[in-house]
Amino acid sequence: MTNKNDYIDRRILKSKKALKDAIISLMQQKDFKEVTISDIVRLADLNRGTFYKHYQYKEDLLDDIIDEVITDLIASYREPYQNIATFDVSKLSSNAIKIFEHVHKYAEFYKLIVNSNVLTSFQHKICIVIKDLVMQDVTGKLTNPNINKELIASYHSYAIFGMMIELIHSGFKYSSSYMAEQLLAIIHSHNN
Amino acid sequence: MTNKNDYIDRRILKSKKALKDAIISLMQQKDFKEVTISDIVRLADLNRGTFYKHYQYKEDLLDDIIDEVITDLIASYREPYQNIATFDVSKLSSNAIKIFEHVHKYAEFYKLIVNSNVLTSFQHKICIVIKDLVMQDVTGKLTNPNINKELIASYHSYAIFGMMIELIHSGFKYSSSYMAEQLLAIIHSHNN
DNA sequence: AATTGATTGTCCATTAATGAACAACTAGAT
DNA sequence: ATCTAGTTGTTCATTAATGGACAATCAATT
Repeated sequence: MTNKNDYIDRRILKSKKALKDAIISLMQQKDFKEVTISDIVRLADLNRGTFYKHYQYKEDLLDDIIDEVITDLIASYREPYQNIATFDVSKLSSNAIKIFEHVHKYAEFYKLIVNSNVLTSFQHKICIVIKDLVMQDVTGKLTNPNINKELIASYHSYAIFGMMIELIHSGFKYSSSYMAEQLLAIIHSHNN
Repeated sequence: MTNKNDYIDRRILKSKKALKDAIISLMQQKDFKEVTISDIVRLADLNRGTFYKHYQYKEDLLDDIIDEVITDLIASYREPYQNIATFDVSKLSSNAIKIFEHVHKYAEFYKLIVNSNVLTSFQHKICIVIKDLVMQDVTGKLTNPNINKELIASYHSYAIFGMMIELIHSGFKYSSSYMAEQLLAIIHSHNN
């Protein structure tokens, strides 16, 4: 299905990464609309033509970042389930939970969206994505038929999002494994 | 004197930096002779041909790093004197002292040489370079003619080197400005 | 002794990034 | 109102890095 040559050249990945890092760094210093493309390529240490080869506006670059983060968020949430049949977070070991590693990985971006007022829309997007993921868990295993799936999905997804926010506000002083342990401890204290 | 086109293409600088970072990182994990070129380019995320375009052996890469560090060390030591006539460390303000920023800048490299037994020769090289720099200070200003210049140069250079070692052993928990303040405080407590 | 898997050094055609130039536009300072 | 310095979008020839191939070498396994 996918093309035989559907890998992406490393140079492209490196250039895009440099541009992404640069715009995130600049947005921590000043407002998005004040960040110029010349600023971005200057910090990214790239020729301006390289920017235009990949993007047209700053907005495209930002969209690309958001896409990447969401893709990685979904992958990180799903990764532990790859080789097992169950679909129950509480059954996972704490070191199998990868979502907080994802938050660490994109620490600069998350710091940005939590503080910034530009990307409040993305915060909702995050919540929706997590909720969808949790929904698939819930639909997979039918525990108590009296429980509203939407409600429990919302409950868990916002709980996870809340922990993410706490992690970010703390300045990332908690390790991913600690966060995962805490998540499990909290869940088990409810369910046992 | 220098060629009109004597700048270096950014791509070369980036590739070399990636190779340098990679070999330093690998040498923190295993012995130098066990680090393969494939290891280096794998971590540096570069094609193997790129390594061979710039270097022939691993040793060349290591030599290049050492050259760069020493060049930066000298520049960092001299920078404060650029626009002033005096040549007396004790006359500088603490925030003018740049040498500890240099150590921070090459933190990974310094951690490596302090621990590793491969690069003990480089430790001597560092001392000699610093001593030469201090010597120029001492020759510039003739304070007490009874004082042996070689001796005072050795004294100060090893003192600075000692502080660098202490900074590295501490895991870089002291800021550059703090280090500089301490250096000045120590000097002044002797001279006043 | 034969085999497997990895590294090494070298090659090449293709592609991405580069520096430099350009005219057009903008914002601030004089 | 003019001047200055900067950004923008685009173009182009040149250069660096790429992926992929190759035979040769080496170490550990069988």
